[in-house]
Amino acid sequence: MSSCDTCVVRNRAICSGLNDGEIGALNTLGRRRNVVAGEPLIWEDDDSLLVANVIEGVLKLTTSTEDGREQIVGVAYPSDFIGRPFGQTSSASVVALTDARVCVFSRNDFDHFAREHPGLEHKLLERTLAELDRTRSWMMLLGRKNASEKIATFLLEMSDRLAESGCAPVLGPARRFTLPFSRQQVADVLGLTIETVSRQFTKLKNDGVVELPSRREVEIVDRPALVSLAG
Amino acid sequence: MSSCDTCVVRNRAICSGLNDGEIGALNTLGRRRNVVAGEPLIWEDDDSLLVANVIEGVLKLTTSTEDGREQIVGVAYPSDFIGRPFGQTSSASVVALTDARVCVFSRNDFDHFAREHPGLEHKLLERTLAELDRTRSWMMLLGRKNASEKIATFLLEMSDRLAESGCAPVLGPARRFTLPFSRQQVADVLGLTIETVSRQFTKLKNDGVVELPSRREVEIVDRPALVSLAG
DNA sequence: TTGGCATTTTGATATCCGTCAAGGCGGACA
DNA sequence: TGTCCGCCTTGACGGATATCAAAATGCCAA
Repeated sequence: MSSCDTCVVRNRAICSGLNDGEIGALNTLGRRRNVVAGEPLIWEDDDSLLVANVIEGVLKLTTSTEDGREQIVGVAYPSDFIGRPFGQTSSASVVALTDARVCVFSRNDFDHFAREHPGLEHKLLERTLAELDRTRSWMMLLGRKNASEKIATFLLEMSDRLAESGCAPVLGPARRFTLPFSRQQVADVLGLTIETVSRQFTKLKNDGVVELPSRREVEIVDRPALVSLAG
Repeated sequence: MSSCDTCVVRNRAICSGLNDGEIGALNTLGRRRNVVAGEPLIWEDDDSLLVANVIEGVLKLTTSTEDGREQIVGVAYPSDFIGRPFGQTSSASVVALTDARVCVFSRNDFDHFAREHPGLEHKLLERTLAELDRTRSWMMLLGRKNASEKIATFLLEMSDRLAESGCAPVLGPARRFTLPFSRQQVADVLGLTIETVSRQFTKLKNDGVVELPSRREVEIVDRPALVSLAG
């Protein structure tokens, strides 16, 4: 029995474009791997050697300047695909934010398999197009929104994204959730400094818009206010 | 004879994934359309009704906030693909910056045709992955670079992109080129104001890094300096 | 050539956010 | 329970860029 049979993202990941026989073939190419929080999986500008499906956990995609500035350019959740197929190098580093489990393939193996299985390529295409949409809307945030709009938008997005992974039948955005990000990482997502992020969090708390039970936990008290602030 | 036979982007656009017979079939679905500078082709948040290949000219992809702030999230050159296949709505508006010629398809027709022609989907996938890479590197610019780094990076990118479309055998980045953007549009690409863009251009000119023969023309005098400024 | 108008440039001022610095909080571990 | 250390918060300040305003430029049409 292939491990895909019991995979929790079997029907949400790009693998859903394959039938049972094909899944079996793909299964022989991939292997499960655990990644602990903080551990890198892919390095920016390195030869693109592997690609993967995220089974469990959250990972960040980042680009950096030579002088050490960092920008988080994407966040991968369970069922997301990471890595750069059909290309020689990866344009972003991938690092686990939480302990994570992924299903990795050598890029070469994956590329060949994908070219022979249009259903898989189609799923990957749909996913890539959706990711491009999300990325473009994030450009709006980075280029044109101020700090409080950025924070409000970010909290609403987290509330949506972290709810999706729940197994319960569509329960809408989460009212309360645990951030997979440190304050510095929130800053790296939003193109701000850690101090500005901290001040904005404090302001939202003082204004009664959110509660912050602990450093990583957020409870949205006044969602309409947050939506209005997001612009 | 199909109009594809004489198409100048036949071998660079996603159509290069098709053989002559397939091209003929696709040709019956599409039609040429001229778009004058400033004319919109696709509206943000509207039903995604059409997709297209760019044959000639330059178009901008933009997102806007309700209060009128605009961010240019992409630029389409000849052979690029525009529109949102396999989705109900488009996340960006598309407007011609110069007079342009495009090859348009109804999204439905295109979706069906693409699903039956894996070679086409593969080309579209490669293109979308490359665009995602470019978009992510632009996020770094928007989130973490200052005004002079943004302008320098922008000029170098323009120099590369505008050279590619030349027919001459690989001549490298253009030393001199005509911007398809107004100052305001440059600002909308970089997440700056028009005044800041203008001041940065003036500074580069005064420092002998570029010459600005007219509002739209740029000549790169000291490329190494520009590369260094780009960070 | 001239006039008119949009675009761009330049200048003065304001403000948001970054920088620098110190202190506080909380989790991990003994 | 206490201590340590990393992360976070808070404060003071400065600077880069936005904003507001006006002048200059260049392009087009008459």
